[in-house]
Amino acid sequence: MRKKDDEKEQRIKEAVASLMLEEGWSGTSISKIARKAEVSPATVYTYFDSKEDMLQCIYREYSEHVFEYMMRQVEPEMDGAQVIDTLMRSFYSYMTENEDMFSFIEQFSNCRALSSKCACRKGIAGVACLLEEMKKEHVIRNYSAKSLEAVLFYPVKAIVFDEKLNSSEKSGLLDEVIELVQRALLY
Amino acid sequence: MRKKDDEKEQRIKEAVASLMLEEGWSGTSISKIARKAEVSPATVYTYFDSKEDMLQCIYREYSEHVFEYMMRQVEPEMDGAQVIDTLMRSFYSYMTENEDMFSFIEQFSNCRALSSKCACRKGIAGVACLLEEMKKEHVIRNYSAKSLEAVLFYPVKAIVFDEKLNSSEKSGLLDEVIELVQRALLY
Amino acid sequence: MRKKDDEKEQRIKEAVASLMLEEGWSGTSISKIARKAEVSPATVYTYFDSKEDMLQCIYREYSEHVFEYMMRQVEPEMDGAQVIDTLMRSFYSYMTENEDMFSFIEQFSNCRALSSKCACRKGIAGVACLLEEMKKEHVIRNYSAKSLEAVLFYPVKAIVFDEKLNSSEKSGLLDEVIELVQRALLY
Amino acid sequence: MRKKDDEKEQRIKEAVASLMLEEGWSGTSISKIARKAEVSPATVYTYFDSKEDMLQCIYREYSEHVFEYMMRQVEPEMDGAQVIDTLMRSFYSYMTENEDMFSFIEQFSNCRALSSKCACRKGIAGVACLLEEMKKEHVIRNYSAKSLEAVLFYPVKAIVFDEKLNSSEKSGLLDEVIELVQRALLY
DNA sequence: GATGAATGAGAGTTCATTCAT
DNA sequence: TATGAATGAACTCTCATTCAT
Repeated sequence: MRKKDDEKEQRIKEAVASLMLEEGWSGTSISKIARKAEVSPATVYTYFDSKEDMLQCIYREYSEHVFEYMMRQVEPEMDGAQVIDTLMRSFYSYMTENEDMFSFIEQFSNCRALSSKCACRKGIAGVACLLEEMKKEHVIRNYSAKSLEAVLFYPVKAIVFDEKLNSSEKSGLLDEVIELVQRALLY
Repeated sequence: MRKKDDEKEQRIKEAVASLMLEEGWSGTSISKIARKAEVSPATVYTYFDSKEDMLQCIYREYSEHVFEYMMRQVEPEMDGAQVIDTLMRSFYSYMTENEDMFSFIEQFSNCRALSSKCACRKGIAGVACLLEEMKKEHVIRNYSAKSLEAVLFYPVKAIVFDEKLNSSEKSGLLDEVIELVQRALLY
Repeated sequence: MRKKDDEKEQRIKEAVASLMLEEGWSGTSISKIARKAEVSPATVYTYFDSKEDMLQCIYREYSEHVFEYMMRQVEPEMDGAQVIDTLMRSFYSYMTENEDMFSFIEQFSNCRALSSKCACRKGIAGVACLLEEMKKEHVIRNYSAKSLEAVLFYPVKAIVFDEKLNSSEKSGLLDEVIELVQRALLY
Repeated sequence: MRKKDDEKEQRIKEAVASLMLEEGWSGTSISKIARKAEVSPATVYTYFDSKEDMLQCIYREYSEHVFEYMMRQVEPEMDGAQVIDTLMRSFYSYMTENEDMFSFIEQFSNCRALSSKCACRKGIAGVACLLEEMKKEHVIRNYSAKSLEAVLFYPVKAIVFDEKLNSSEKSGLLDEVIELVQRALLY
């Protein structure tokens, strides 16, 4: 019985992300979500207190995934260039493969009215920790965690979200920005 | 007959950006916009065909400003480091000083349902041209325009939009990422 | 969950017909209908997909009633004159007693934009069948079904809808047109 | 200068009838009418006091045309059968050739809220007079004017307004009902 | 006389949420 | 727990009409 509940909750979450990608904010009404998740609108309220609560729960869950995913790709024996390459490529592939989740996260976090009530992002800690270690061992230069994050991940977003590019163009651009970031960060 | 009032149209546009910043999508209803712009809801429809048309018009106008602004700061006698510094700092200061415009642009362009119908961004051409020149003269390394854009401007966004930072922290981070990008791009 | 309330749907339909009679098209707004039916405007949309759908449903239901009503009055042992008399009188009395339904049907079917999407009138088949039988048995002359319908029923409408006549005048006129039609149709 | 005005007023009237035919009541808004007539919405109010006034003016004008048209076809030397034939055929051809006017008249007069304020139909007097004459001379039987009107013209409406019939079918049916009415009315 | 701008009121419809089952 | 019915409030947008030019 517990299993079934989780499935329903999951269906709802996926419906939200999918609708947010396809239709934006105006597409994510409770009734549309319920229709897509194949539940009743009332059922949404057995899993979440309100629409806002629902969005925040989804954000909290989804916004952590990418960091776990990236950390899983990094191996201890990698050198600095490899770590940068791995982090950026895994960030890229996670975004590409989970387009709707990422679209949701971006739209949510760009909305100050929502995101300011919901400061989470514990997940970045793992990555931050890894980079800190690399700084100490003089593998990468000594910049603040925020700057590193900005330089490693935000240029990748620029590439992923550009709808005018096809995937092979994106792949080529990814190679370029990885090279650029490696030169910027490594000694 | 009365003449169309440019100032009224401007008030509407500003109201949209301001509400989008403060309240996000759910705050930008026609009636809220009209109230803020001190016009009747019906008046909005003498200036725009529909809400979507309105948002696209605003996007088209606002998304060009920043490029004009940046290009105005660049001087011919600057060297490569100075140009990078100037572009990034002027991008930063434009975003900071026009927070609501930028919030609007980000939220609009993150919504595929809207932005896919409205591909403009002619303004970037000026910047792209300048960078192309610098590539030819071997001032900066030979990367594609898109990669350069990704590396120059997206890390800056990461800093500006982080609400947990105060302005002096942001300023310090900006210095860092400029340094990083200069190392990445210059010979 | 609550069950859908047939009585509520009926109240809505009656409200539409009644308002259409009293105020015409401009009176049949969803909010007026809802007020008259003592439901919320939103409730209308749990019973019908749209206003147009609602009007078509009502038309489909109401436009059949009269034919069933007329056929119930006709007895097998009647001669030709009696059948004509019965059909015309029952048509007349149905229209008179269900003024709002008839007003609705007339206004709906006079609006090509609506009625062209909604061609029903299966109910006439019963009457057509009866008349066909009478033609075969040489009780009435051999004219097409449409001509018979035009001659039997449309003159009656002319009388019913004339607001300048009181009911006793109408009754006298009805006698006249029945006599006229009998002479036209019977051998 | 007077000429130009009349043209504009005429354009407005025609726009109303045309929109009423194509779109029904919901299509006849002042702004749509103005657009179709190629005038400004405000201009409508220089010719008519209000929308209701406009509709009534149009009704008053258009509802007379058909009677004048019919009377023009009748010749003094015609016998009874010919007069009936001529009246019915000219009614039919007027309706067919002026579909939009007739659609307007029907829709207007079916709306009690409007038509009850606007009882005109002086034009029928000519026809009534003619029929009265024929009754006196024992050409047609002695029925009231209203009954004669009902029997002569309403069956024709049934044929004209049936969208399922093509024009040759309609023509055949017209022949039938003329024959029927002649038998009913003539000695 | 003629116009497009402007608007309060109201249109049809959907919203987030609650209720009764 | 899960539901479809129900709804007041709000949505986008158009209405008939007036105003300033």
